[in-house]
Amino acid sequence: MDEPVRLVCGISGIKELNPMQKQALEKGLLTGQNMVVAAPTASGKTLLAEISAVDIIRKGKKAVYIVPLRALASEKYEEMKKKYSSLGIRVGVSTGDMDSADHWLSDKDLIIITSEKLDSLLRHGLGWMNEIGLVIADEIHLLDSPDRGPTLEVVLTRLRQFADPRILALSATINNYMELADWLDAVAVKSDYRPVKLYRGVALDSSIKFHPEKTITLNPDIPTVRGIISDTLKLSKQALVFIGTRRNAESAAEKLCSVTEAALTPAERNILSKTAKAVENVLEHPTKQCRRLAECVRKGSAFHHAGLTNKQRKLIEEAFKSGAVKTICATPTLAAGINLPAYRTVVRDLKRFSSFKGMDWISVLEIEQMMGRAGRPKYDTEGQAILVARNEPEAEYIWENYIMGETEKIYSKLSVEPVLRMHVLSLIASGVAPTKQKLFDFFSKTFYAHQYKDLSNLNANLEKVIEMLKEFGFVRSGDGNTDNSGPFKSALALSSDQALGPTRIGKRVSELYIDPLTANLLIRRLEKAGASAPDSIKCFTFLHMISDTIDMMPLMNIRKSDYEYLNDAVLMHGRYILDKIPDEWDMEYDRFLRAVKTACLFQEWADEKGEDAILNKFGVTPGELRGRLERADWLLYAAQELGLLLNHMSMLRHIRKTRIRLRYGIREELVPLVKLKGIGRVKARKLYNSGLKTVSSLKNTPLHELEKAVGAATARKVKEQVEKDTAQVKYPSQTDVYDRSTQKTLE
DNA sequence: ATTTTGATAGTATAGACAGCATGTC
DNA sequence: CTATACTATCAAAAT
Repeated sequence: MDEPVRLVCGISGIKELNPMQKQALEKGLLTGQNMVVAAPTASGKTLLAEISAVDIIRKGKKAVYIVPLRALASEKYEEMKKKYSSLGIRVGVSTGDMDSADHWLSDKDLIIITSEKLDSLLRHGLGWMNEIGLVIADEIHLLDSPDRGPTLEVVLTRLRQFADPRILALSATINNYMELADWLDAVAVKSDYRPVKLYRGVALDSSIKFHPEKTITLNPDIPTVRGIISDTLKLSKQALVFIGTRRNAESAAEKLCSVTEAALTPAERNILSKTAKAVENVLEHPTKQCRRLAECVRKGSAFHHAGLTNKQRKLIEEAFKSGAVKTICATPTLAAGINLPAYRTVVRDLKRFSSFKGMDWISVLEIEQMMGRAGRPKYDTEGQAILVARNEPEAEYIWENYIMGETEKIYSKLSVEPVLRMHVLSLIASGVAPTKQKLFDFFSKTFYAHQYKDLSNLNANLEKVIEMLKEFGFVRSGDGNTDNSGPFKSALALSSDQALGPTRIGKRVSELYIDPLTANLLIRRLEKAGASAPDSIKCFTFLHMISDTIDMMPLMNIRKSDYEYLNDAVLMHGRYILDKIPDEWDMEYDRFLRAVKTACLFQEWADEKGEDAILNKFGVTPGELRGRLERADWLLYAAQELGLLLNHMSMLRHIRKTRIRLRYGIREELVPLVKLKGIGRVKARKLYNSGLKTVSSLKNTPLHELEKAVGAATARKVKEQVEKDTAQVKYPSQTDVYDRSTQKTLE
């Protein structure tokens, strides 16, 4: 046996490779071949990744492991670090919320990273590109996803072009894996082997028919899903239930409470009541949703979707792993993301709403992913995946398509214009495409080109995008004819190869990782703001500006009851909005109001309105609110950087203030106070309300008085800070902005 | 008089990546 | 262009 194999198996405690893994080795996993592995979830693909990583690292090169989710990156990081540190392998992880400097990664051997982050590193230029010996692309079938796929595709193409590492692509069992392998000049390994036997079945009323052949009959007096869960509990097992929408997931969890509650042991009840409390109190005031979740958890049932906070999600996952929570009703978050297997998975909703098709069947591939969660390796000898049908014809359709049918092919989504904008700019900005021909050449090496031989459509789109980027002033062409905007311009551009280069601002836009369209909008609005009267600029101006970008999509929905306060808001804030306000009968008006609603949401957050009140008023969940605030923060940063580059110095102070207010959820008067370490929203408010309104007033306050407001430890910390240096503690002046190193005045 | 039931209109419909620099209660 | 489920509201019916 080869040494890397022995090492990895030793560490993983594996005695024998499974058939799929053997096949991969036979086909040359360790011979320097590129390889595409198409095999089910939990079939041991990760082990192949580990073997080839160890192999390449021992040959003195780096391995890059691309994963689709941040959560997955940190999970994998922990796992790899634990397993391979002993071999002297230095494992690193880089995602958006961690480190951003690539020099930090240059002395790591195994780097775990999301495709977007890797893309971002490529834009900033990374020094260790040539040290990369292996790229592992996990879940490469996501190439098919319209919003995330193109990034992966571009990143892989770039790496192949400039570093030519070995590629190991791991995929679900997709239909056209050969096509993918051809593109990557790889050998293909296809396998249906699963270490845990999987029964896949269709449930209709009270009977479940499985493949391989097997039948289960349930209690006919209760609804199907409840019957399945009740049966699962009788076997002392757990189940995941996949539901189409959040709301339905919540109500389904509630309905299952009565079933799960009966099966709890006193010890479990104990654990659950603790988890329930934790789940209920992640925010300062529990919302309706929090209470609902807590109530379910107490009874051994739970729901799981993006509307929860991360903390809540983690708590639920843990409680499920510990066995106390018996069922989770989840939206597809759980299918793609975290590794949380169960004996049974139930897919209740096989249709989903899509704006252009109405209710439509979910793809086989996606259902396959959900079904793949069934059967826990190491614990179960088998797993069951159950698809729920509503009637006889539906049951037949489901059987034919999902149980016996084949998964779809995946298709490159690279030609979609929004993603082209991003990537074309990036390719030009980083010098990959110094001429138009080079840009075309680059795209001719993508999976898209491999798949659709005809590139005329793509090239036409590229032309369009280049023109757009030129108009925005992000790209200039080297033939010196940028300003001849006559009718011959496009003809000229078509016929000759044209040198392309980024402008300074274009380069920065590419690094900031925002859509060029968003960047353009921000720039135009900033220009307008710079030209308008200072008293027509305030917090709301910028909140609306960022709410109007496509990076803030999807827009918020407007309910009938929203119109009242929205109209008030337009009246009140209208003159602070940089955009023209459309007429009420205009088609645009609805869109406009939706952006205003987003801005209002932010405004109330920055006005210290209670979180529960905000959630209620705007009809958002805690998870959504967090998400939007995070994006807002990011866009405000981008706006700030663009403003800096374009010399809109008078704007910067406002933007920074807005950003601080939004980040902490505080009113203007508290902004100076939160500059202090150890002082956040709550304590700043306490200080302010006890009369300590400025940092300088803190200096003159005796310690014992500070203690009354913020407690002994914090008081001491604060005192230390104010005494060290009063001159800089003041509210950030305009000049601070020039020197970005003094942004955090206390340090 | 009070509660329960029923019809109707209104409402909303999965997920989550990136920049940058540090620390809330 | 297509569906579905939940909610709020108010009227009618049952207690």
